Formats: sequence, structure tokens, C-alpha cells
Amino acid sequence: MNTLEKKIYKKLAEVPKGQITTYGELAKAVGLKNGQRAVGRIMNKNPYPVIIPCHRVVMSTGKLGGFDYGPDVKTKMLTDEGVKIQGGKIVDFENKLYRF
DNA sequence: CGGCTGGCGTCGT
DNA sequence: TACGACGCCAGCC
Repeated sequence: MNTLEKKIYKKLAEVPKGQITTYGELAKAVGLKNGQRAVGRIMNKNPYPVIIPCHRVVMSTGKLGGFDYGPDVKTKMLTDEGVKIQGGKIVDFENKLYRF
């Protein structure tokens, strides 16, 4: 797992509670121009679903995106961390967004 | 607002 | 080892 995964997890760990990031930003943060999809795949098969706050990662459109445990759970977690969500979309998305 | 195409890494065959 | 398909997207049409 000594590849992008490591970097991705590292970067993702930087995101504080109450804030979120996008797959695109995360991808760039690890050195990829347009590797959002690659990141998504990594997240999907991520070996550490617990130590990795993948629920803090959303789509650039403001929507939640996918989640292995289900969008409902993801929504719950984010809401619990302070990120309000309505209609499957982030409230004040741009505002809650964390810049690396 | 909905649908289609693009671009990147990992996994499976 | 090599090739093709897939995925928790993004952006343009």
C-alpha cells in the first residue's frame, strides 16, 4: 500500500472535523490532475474504513457522493460532525470546504 | 436539470 | 507480465 493510498489517507487525515473536501482536491493534493475517479476507487477498496474519514469527502457539485455503508450513514456522520445536509446536498458547501 | 464523455489508478482475468 | 474493465467523480454539452 505504499502508493497514492498512503498519501491520500495522509491528506484526508488533515481534514479536521466539521470540514470536508472533494475527490478532485484530494486527488490534486496527492499529485494527480484528474484522478478523482482513481481516488474514488481507492476509497471504495480502502483497507481502513474506520481510521479513514472517507465520509468527509464529497463531490465538487456539493452532493455527498457514494459511500460503502450507504448515503444515509454518511449523512448522519457528517451532520454529527457539524456539516449540515439537506436533500442529499451539503449546506454551505463552499464554506465548509477544507483547502489543503 | 439530466445525460454523456473524459481521465487516472487499482483490481481481475 | 499484459490487457481490459471498473469505480464513493468532474465537467461540458
